[in-house]
Amino acid sequence: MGVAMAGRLDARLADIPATCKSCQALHGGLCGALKASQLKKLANASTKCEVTPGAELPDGETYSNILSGVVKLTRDLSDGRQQIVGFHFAPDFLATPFATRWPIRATALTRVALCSFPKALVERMMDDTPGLRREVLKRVLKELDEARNWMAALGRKTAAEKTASFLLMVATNIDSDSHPADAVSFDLPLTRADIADFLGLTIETVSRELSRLRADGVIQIAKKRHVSLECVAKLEERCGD
Amino acid sequence: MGVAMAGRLDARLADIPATCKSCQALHGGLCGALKASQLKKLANASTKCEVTPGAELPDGETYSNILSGVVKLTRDLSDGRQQIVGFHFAPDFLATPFATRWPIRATALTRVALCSFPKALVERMMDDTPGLRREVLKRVLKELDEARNWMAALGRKTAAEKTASFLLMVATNIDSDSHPADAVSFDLPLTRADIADFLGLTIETVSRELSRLRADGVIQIAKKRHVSLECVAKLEERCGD
DNA sequence: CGACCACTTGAACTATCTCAAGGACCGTGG
DNA sequence: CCACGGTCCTTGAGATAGTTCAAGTGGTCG
Repeated sequence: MGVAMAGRLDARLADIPATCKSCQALHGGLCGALKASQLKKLANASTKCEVTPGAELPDGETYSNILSGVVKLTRDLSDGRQQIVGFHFAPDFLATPFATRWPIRATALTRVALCSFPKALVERMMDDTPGLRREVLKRVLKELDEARNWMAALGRKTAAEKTASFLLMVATNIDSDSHPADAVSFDLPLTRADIADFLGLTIETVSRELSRLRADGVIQIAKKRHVSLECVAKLEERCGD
Repeated sequence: MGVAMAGRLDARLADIPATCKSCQALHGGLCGALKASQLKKLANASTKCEVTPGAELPDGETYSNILSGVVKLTRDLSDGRQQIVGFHFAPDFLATPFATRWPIRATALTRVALCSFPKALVERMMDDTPGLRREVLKRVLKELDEARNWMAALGRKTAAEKTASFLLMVATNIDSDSHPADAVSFDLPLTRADIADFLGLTIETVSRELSRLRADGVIQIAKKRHVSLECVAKLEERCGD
């Protein structure tokens, strides 16, 4: 640490493409694992785009960093039933075209800003950049861990527990206006229908459970979507795990 | 293909450690991505062990190939509710100590034979063996895909659909005595309680659904555990996806 | 202002659970 | 060989969490 390290970082910073300097992905995202020369190559091949809420993400042969916004991943049954199988929040990366046996669609919940790279280019970089490879693996493992955690919720938790767990999950992932550690507040990026599709419930049940949490003084709800956690500890108690 | 390829394979085969030659993992498993020299190194550092049904797998700092048997992965809630979040069948590899936020335990369902390697050694090999890296990533992605598929089942399918999907899943993963493509039969490696913990149901509901499938002529059940699929197509119809 | 959309709330309904009893298989010890 | 107890599984009947159907509220936007 100290002088030497700071020196290296400064040198790297000087070489970094202009577009990347202010980018979240450089810190929390994948790009942090890359050298300046690689960043340049990637930046040249990158395309930025915005997706409007409700629109499906282009799932061509690209890896994308999410610069801002929230994305849902859904798996649909043939008769229209839908299950949300995951979310992606701001500094995540998204690699939809990972071959899947069952089709999974990615849809923007909010306005989403993407920075996309050709799949082949990223995979070549992975081969000669152990740091990048490890980062990708680490993130996929985190997704797997989260998926399994929600399996437990879907299979074994009550509606009340599911709802509490969900609020806590969103609170920890969204960049909220939380300054006092115990009074987090944020705008839900989902409709009640989306929440229901995530928790394996109906929108009516979700609504009832949210109302109950409010009645019990655990949360406050303003304008339907703005949630304030009055007391994180009380919410945690209700998660059932 | 042809002569050149066959020649290379033969050469490799000659150098392969004796223990590995008859090993399933060489074909369907991870080891297939390794050179003979790497296999030797790995074989020297490997330890084989057997785990009795019901015993928890050692989850130290190792990667393990499953040589035979079936393993369940479970996540427990504090009050004893349990959810099975995945299975591992014979040529899979197992890397429990992937850092997880919520504790996941691996338990043998049948007698299980393992071939384990030090985690650090495998990870070093991954750095200079792109083929191995890709294989690991591919498998983790497959697990993620399966986890998400089951999320949809847990959240949105009926008990009948869950049961049908489960039977189909086991049938395609277990090496069954299937010769005619349409009359698969196998021994369930799980108790009704395990099935219930996987499907997010009670054992009574599982039992009822299995009875109904039998009554409807979709399956036969002998000695509680031995299942014959009379007609795979009929089962698929009942999966709901 | 009126229509629409997302949400809430109530009341009846149902899939699944809970509780309870009984049956099949298995190893053990007589 | 049978009786015994234990474990796993099945089946029934009643209870319930969550769904379905239906009506109503409140905010937003033309």
